Amino acid sequence: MARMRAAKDEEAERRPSLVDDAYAAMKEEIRESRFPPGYQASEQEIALRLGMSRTPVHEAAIRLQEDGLVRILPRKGIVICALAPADVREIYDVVIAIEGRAAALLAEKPAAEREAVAAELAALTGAMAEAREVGDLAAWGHADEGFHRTLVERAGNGRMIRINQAITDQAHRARMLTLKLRRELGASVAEHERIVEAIRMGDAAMAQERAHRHRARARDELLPLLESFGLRHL
Amino acid sequence: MARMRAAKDEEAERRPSLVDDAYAAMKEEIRESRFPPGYQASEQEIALRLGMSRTPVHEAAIRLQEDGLVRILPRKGIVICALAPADVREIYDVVIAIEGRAAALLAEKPAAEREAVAAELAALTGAMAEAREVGDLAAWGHADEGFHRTLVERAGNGRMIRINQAITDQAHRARMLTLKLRRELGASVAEHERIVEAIRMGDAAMAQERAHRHRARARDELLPLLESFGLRHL
DNA sequence: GAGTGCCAACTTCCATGCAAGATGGAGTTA
DNA sequence: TAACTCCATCTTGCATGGAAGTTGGCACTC
Repeated sequence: MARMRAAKDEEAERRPSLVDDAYAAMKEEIRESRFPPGYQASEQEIALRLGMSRTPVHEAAIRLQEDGLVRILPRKGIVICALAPADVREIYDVVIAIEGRAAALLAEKPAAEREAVAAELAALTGAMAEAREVGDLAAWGHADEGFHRTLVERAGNGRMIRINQAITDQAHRARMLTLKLRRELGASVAEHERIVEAIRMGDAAMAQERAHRHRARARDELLPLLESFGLRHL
Repeated sequence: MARMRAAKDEEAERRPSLVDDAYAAMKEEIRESRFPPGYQASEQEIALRLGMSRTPVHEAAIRLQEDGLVRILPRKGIVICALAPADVREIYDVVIAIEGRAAALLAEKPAAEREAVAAELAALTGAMAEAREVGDLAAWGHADEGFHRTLVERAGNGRMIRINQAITDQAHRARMLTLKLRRELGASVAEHERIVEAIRMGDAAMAQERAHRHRARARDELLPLLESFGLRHL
């Protein structure tokens, strides 16, 4: 009878603790700018709002600090990290490194697997093109995000997935902002198609190069915009 | 008078808290395999050993879990993460991504800066060659580690440096083990020289490619060794 | 002997208390 | 008015206790 829970023993799916709740809630508030960047909150205040004591909030803050989303100032409070253009540049370089390698790894997989992933990525690219046709910016952003996440996740490297998740979370606010500024939605669709093509052909070097160029192009278009807007942070 | 501490206000250099102490101590014990992989420790026991209460140990454990060095099993304890060959492979892929990008970034810097970094890296490569001549394996490992760390640090991307630090910490035990198994010390020296040459020439694509190949070659030599030894973990 | 249930011991989770560092403003002095 | 000191108040760092989950082994049954 106890055999029925064999999977649980290995996979350890546990119900979330208060710390997990606090972590998720705070992350969500930061993502949605309910806690604006630069805002300094006290653990007590957050604990009160979430209906728990300071301890789980404090421990969640440690994890968020490790993720680079907040900074804990000893005996002063928690500040939400702001994103300067220099930070966005750093983030882009990490993404270029990770996605480039992920694309190469995908291209090195056996043909059948490659084809399955390529189909999945092509579907997301198709959704982007469609969203662009009808002018649905939110749908475009969703599909674009899905494409990039899938690219990394299907490479099957847990550590890369984790790094990608953390860096994507950091960039989320900037992404929301820049989504509205974009003028080159068509270019992204075309570049995605070329990345998928390289993966499908099994050309790792080309896949990496194209993923790299795609992100570098986006960076070179967005960073001047951010700087011209004089955005010191967010 | 208060002006004297102006630097401190910005730079926030604080004396380490007990949490920092616990974090450093536990990390060190893991690195040196004093806590062997798979070992399950209780927070109480560690707290006792470090002469503090459970709280700072618990918070340090959260950070170590975020770093991927331990896993916290709810209501069971802290287990030291073991490294399977699959993990080593994952780590190599991350390193390939990060160091490849770092090498490219270095090659894109202005000539003067490039030259300074190249000189620094060349010196470390020289130290490796020298250590190899006299058969000093520890010195060789030290210089090699310095080369790879410098490669990433001089690229000047704080997030990359952080990722590299975390992943290097994870790999430390495996590195210590495989250092003794290595037969190809000369190949590494030659490959390092060629990476430095590409940086010096300002050829980003070549620098990335050479950094990539260097790590891929090392991986392909070490992984079969690990697997043939039947090392399921460490 | 094999299987089952139960309990005592051990573990973390979380709340809370106390101490100490940081801060901002009132009051003092020149 | 400008600058300085002091203190009330706010903040977290850390210790500790109670609650609840987990485990391993002992006794009991068949």
